[in-house]
Amino acid sequence: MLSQKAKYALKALLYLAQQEDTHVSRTLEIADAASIPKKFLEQILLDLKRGHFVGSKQGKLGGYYLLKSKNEITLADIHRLFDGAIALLPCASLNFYERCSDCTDESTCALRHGLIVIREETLKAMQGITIASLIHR
Amino acid sequence: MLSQKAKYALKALLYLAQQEDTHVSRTLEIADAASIPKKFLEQILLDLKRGHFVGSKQGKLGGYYLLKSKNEITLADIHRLFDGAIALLPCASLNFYERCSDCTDESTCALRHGLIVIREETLKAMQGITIASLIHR
DNA sequence: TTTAAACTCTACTAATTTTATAGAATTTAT
DNA sequence: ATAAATTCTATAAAATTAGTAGAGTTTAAA
Repeated sequence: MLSQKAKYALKALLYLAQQEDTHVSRTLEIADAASIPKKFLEQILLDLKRGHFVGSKQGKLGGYYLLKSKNEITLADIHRLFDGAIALLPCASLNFYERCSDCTDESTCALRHGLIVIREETLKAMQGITIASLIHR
Repeated sequence: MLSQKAKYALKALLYLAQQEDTHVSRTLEIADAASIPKKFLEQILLDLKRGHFVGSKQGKLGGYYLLKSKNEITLADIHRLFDGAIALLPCASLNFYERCSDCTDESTCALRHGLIVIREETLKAMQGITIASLIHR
């Protein structure tokens, strides 16, 4: 399941993607439009900025805008940024690999192979969902 | 990501599936073989029993055994029993459907449609992984 | 019929993660 | 100078997860 953060991030990105290219959106504007607690959204937008998905303009008349194209931002990206690994266990993860502490021999682990298959399938599906594809139904 | 419970459940099921059909396995035996804390495993086996995946025999010489065929127990089943919905949001879930509290109109929600696609793909993949398929690499 | 070995059940606890909130600092247009 | 905005760090409350404790029940076998 997605965390609230990831869900709010997607909603914020969907909002930004639907504004005109020149428009910068204030946090409060996004929070109101997408029903997100403003202070919580501040953190989320900073995370999205550090992930290079959005840019910001400081000071009066400042705000946020999409940095990447809405065709390039995928569900997989946002999941990884806020909720971490796509895989069901760290040992089956591409970007968040970690050995299982209770695993005696990874190469013969019956679980791992199956979970790698799942990760491949899920990742492919999640990479197929972009902000743009979500907007166009 | 899978919870420890779900992971332990899968490891326990894998162990049971590799025993002879007549054999009943004690909790301690499974715990030792699969490196699972015994008291924690007790709860997990009870959950598996309530889910009709394993049966038990009480008293001395008691223990657990597979109730369903190892071909019938899928990763999706175990995920749902221990970790709940396969879908990324409850509003996209088949078995754990729930409306989003912050959602004004579900039918026009841009997120939901995409997440239903992901759930369909992920579910299909997870239903393809069975205890038997895990054992046969 | 007693005993030991096992499952069953409920409650509890500690640690971690999630979901925020608070407030001061900084930046920038007017 | 001022007001409106982002930025940053710390804190806190709630929920979830992972695991422990211990009493109760069942059953095989001596």
